[in-house]
Amino acid sequence: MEDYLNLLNKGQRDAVLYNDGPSLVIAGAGSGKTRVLTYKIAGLMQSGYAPSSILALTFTNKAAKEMKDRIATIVGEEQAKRLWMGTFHSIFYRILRMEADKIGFSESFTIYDTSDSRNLLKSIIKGMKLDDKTYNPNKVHSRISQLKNNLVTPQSYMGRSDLHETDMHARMPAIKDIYFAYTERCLKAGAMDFDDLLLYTNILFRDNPGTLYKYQQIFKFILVDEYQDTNFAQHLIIKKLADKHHHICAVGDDAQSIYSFRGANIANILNFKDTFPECKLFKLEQNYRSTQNIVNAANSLIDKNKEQIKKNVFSENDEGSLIEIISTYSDTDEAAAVARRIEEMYKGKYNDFAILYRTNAQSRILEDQMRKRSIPYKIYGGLSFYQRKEVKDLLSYFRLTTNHDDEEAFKRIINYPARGIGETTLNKIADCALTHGVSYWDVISDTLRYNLPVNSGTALKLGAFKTLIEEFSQEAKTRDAFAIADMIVKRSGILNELFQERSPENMTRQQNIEELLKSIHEFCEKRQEEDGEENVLLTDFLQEVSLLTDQDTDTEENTDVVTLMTVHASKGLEFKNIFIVGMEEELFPSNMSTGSEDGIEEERRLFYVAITRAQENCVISYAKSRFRNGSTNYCNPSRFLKDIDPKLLKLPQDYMLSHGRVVSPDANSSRFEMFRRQNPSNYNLQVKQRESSGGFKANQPRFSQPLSNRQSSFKPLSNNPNSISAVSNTNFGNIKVGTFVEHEKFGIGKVIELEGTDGNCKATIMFKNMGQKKILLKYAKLKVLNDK
DNA sequence: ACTAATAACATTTTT
DNA sequence: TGTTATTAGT
Repeated sequence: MEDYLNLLNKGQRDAVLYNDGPSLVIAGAGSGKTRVLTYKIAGLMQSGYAPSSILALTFTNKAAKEMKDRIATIVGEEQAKRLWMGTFHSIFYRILRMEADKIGFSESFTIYDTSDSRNLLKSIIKGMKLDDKTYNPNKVHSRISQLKNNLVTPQSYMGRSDLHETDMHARMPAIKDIYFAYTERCLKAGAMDFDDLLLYTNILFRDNPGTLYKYQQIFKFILVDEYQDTNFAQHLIIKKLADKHHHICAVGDDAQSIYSFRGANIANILNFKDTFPECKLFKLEQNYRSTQNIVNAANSLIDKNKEQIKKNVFSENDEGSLIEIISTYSDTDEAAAVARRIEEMYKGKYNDFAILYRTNAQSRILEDQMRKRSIPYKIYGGLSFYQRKEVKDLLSYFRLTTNHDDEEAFKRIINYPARGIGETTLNKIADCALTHGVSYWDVISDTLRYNLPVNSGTALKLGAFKTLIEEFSQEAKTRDAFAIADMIVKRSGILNELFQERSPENMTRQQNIEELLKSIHEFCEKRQEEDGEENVLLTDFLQEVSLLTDQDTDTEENTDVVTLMTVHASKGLEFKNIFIVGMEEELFPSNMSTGSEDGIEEERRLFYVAITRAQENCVISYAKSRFRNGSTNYCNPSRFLKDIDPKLLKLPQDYMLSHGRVVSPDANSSRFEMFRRQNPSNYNLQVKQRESSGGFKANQPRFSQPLSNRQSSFKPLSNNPNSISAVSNTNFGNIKVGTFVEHEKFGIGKVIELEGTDGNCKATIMFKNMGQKKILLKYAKLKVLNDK
């Protein structure tokens, strides 16, 4: 263990060894920040700190897991797993559950994800009869999020005239009321959103000095990674917890602060020494990752920012090659040029390449070109596994099972799979719940007491649903998570629903459900082995999974593919060769950020992050025209290109650096391009035809995500076309009692009763998998099965 | 109650 | 352009 110090440079060593008081470690890009953190934690354990007395906070589960693994190799797994290591949200979720009674929640409270929050806000805004254009749910949500991050509760909102003013100015005077209602509804539903985890932690510590004291005692040493990305709520939690012993170490890089749109406050790191005046400052300035040219280019760029901690990042690696700039006429050309360049630079490993872009929308066009050249690739981001409909549906069952009051989960599954409880009924329940101030579940639990105006048939269906969920939760008390999950999938009807049709959509859904079940199984086994828990409960799994993102699921490491992702997603990663595409005004910097100097500086930091991902080569490209939001726009190269020392750039011929504008036509322009410029409207058609006949399917890489729109255009396969005759809407003659029919949704069934005639003929059909249903022949697309 | 059609809309997103 | 949410029609 002693010899690890030899693996560190002077700055790293000093940072690792100083443990007497607060310290701030400013770690430049690629300077071995993780190494310092891991050795520091390992060192603390060696010098007598129990692992359970160390709190280490990160921003991603992935970062936490990686660090834990690395520490485990030094001190052993037994010790490492006792550390309090995780994201802010997951650690304080754990604590909040243990202390739930002190803040008016039940210990089984659930987490609303972003879309849950938005749905709830939408229904509140609707309920208040406000215009959802002025009160755009997204805007309202980010406003509320901002308030929570700054620890403004609905109560404290009352006395803040400055906030009212802001709302008036934004022409949203009702924000206050919406915020109030939202908080109420979350409380009723026994749910917290992501921001609440931090807000309520602060409230817990504020109102319960004893509890705060307890955790101050527990956490004898606190470390925080990526401190530049903390918001005020997180900053204050840390401040409170460290208040007793001042054993705190914050690590970060102000130059890499790129999440201010989510409430991160760069001032937290810039003013850290004001919070802890006796704080020691360490700077890690040697970059081990990149060539000198890349480091110097990045330095010259970030130098243009005013707000920053002075530092001198340097590299002793090779000088390396210049930053290459590629200019093209169109976005399609750009993607093609990048793909071509990758092929040229390819030396046997696609893993060495990453393409970074500002917005996810840019990925598709790159994807097309990669397919064309049959370069294997993988896209990070897009819709996460946990946001897929079928996964969310199943998770909603879990949520409602563990917390009956969870309103958003309730709404999702009350009629999924279809059980004849439609919009009308749901609206009645919602009204009823609102007027009586109770949860949806309370209403259906006692429809008489709350005067729910439904007929006996509906009441019966509601009762059946209630019983179903209650059975699940009864079982969930004793049996393990996997058993319950398996039972829910089968008994809820989800499985039947998915096995109705053999459509490609359903196939992937089945796979996703299976994958989720598999992960539950693995989770249970892991917990059993690690903690010796006899029964891993569903609540345990939910606690884990509610805060998990796609990035956390293990990626097959031994696949050799080019990585495509947003710049944001690339933070913390490194690649031999980096391509940064779409380096244009309006796009990078984004036109949403150009309004303020702060916005521009953040975009510049974002570009800094992108460049510093590269170890050896960095290629930057821009197009002069780009298809965006349905129309072609002409664009200029990004202002940030001028911020890089021109000596470090290899510029295209047509780039006039002195003016920073495109003044001369591209010498390489093809005839096709000239044509396109004159006929921009015809261009798309041409491209489309070219691509659709291009046969990209043949070389489809194994690990790329299928393009969703293409996949959904496939038609479901019918089982045996020859044996089926379609029934026209006017003739039901061939349907009799005893006839076997196939319904699009419900599958195969036998007609057991017929009533009415012609236009409103109803059939009662016993379906194989779905049970008995009444079907209006006029609307149902039934197929009569002749043989059988 | 469900599907098809149309209108409206678009950053980044560790949790 | 692509997606998503509401609406109209069967």
